[in-house]
Amino acid sequence: MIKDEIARMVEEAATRAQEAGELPAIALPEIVIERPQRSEHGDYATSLPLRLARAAQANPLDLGQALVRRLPPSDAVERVEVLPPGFVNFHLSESWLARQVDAVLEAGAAFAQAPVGQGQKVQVEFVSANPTGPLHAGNGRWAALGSTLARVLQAAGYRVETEYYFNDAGSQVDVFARTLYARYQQLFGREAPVPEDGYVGSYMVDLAEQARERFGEAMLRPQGEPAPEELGRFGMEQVMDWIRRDLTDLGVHFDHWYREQTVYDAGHFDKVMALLREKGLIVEREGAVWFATSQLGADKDEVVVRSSNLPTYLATDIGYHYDKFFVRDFHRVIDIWGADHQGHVRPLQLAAEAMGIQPERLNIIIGQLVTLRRGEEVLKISKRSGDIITLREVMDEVGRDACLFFFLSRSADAAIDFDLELAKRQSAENPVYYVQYAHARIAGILNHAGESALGGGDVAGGDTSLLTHPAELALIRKMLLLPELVETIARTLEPHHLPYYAQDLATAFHDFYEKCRVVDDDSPELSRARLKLVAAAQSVLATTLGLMGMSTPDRM
RNA sequence: GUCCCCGUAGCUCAGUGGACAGAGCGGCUGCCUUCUAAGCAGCGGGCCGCAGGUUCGAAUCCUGCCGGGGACGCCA
Repeated sequence: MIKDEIARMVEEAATRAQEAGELPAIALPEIVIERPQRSEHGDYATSLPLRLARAAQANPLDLGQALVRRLPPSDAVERVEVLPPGFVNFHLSESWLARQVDAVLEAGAAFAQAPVGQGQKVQVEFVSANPTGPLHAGNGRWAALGSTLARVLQAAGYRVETEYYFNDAGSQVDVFARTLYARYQQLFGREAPVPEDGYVGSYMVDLAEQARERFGEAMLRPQGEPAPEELGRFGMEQVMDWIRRDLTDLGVHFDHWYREQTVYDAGHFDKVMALLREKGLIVEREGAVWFATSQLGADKDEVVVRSSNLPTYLATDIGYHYDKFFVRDFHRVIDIWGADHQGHVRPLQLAAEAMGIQPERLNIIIGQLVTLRRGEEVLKISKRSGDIITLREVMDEVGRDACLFFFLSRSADAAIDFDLELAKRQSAENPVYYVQYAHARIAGILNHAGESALGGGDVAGGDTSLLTHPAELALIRKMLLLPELVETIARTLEPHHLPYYAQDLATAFHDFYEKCRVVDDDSPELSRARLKLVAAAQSVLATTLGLMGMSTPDRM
């Protein structure tokens, strides 16, 4: 990446200036190359002189000049200038920029790649909603975020695996089974109230009806007897089918589906309990077993085994993370959780540390919640409290691509207030179509060229040195940003920049389109060069949309 | 009470140490005989919640306060 090359040049210049005595032999700060907001400040800039001025006891402008004198030559950089209060600005060579079109075309989707991960094994775990009800809109947010993050990390050179963790054991499973059995019995006229803490959503009635179709009355037990296990299993499998179908239709794929029960079957639970006990972090009190997080700086301990002898969710999760780090050997693990799980972050991090995992290897992204509304009416989202707006309904109303784009556009730190009425009304003028339209327009141009005197899609023949128009260069500059963006997202784990970049890129194309005629029989050489440019732009647009899991229509 | 997130244009949100603060939507005005007008150009719109502090430089970092959301369970 050109940005890295400039950073190397600056570092070399600084070192040489020190050797020449023009810069005191002080420790250099990290070389930061930034992108100026204003185009007259060049393509890249560094404020290194400002940062050095105090320690060097020198005028930043003089330091800048000394730096510039020692800069090694580069055919990518045409002009370097020092501007007050102490910035060094780099202007890229226009002929170098034009040549990058060839490089972009040749690289294809690989153009987005950034050398960050170096083949490290990383896991992204997300959604992981329990199969006790259909996915709701909030789950869709994590699906969009997690799958996009996984694709970006892949492009950044990590070996990525995605995972969905689901409970097929534990108390919620039991509540689910009892609720289903109550609804099932009601279908046969029995007095069977839904449990106090049960799932009151109407989908449980639908499930009960499916169970009746499947089993007839064979699942009925004598009054007062508990729900048959088979009925609960049946219900959960149905729900898992819904979940899998919804995710597939959203375009979200998981490499692994991990059952909670595995943590016990494989012995991970016993293993971590023994591990923590060895470290003196397990205490027994009030009939329960506690993880002594207070010894690690927390303000209270956490129960890991209830007095009923059942392990808690936290205990299972610790075992699950033992599996991630020590059995499956992920170098890095990323968990995406909703803000309602934030209290769970610290205990799990403490457990991971106690197991010897360096904190930076476990990234827990806490995403703020989604509030759904229809105009003024706030809709319930909790599975336990009532009927929910499912992800399926949102996808049907708003459209898959618009849904993904909307969820991705917000930082995970920002709560989303999703107004279905507004989303539906705005879906036709959603920015996602603006981006896709750019892609489709290019497809139209390429088609048109094929039918013109220029002949078929022979894009390879163009001479990119003919690309000199400001709109052409602006488009190329925007294209070159993608690998840098991939690098940034891989570092910050914040994919919400992607939709904004996609819009900027589309704007650069639409602007070019207005100003530069591509297919023009009177100037075939320029036409061929521009065909090459739009083909490259289409490739970058498609790659960007692809990272977000969205479709790339050729026609709209 | 403690902890986490947020507060930026009429609305929804980017920008988290740099050089005159941005986008989309909404409002107003223009532009289709020419590769898709789901497009383009222009106009209007901001004590960046408030008060201190750190810094050559703060929307961005620190402290306090105000407002909104979330968590504090032997639920997950």
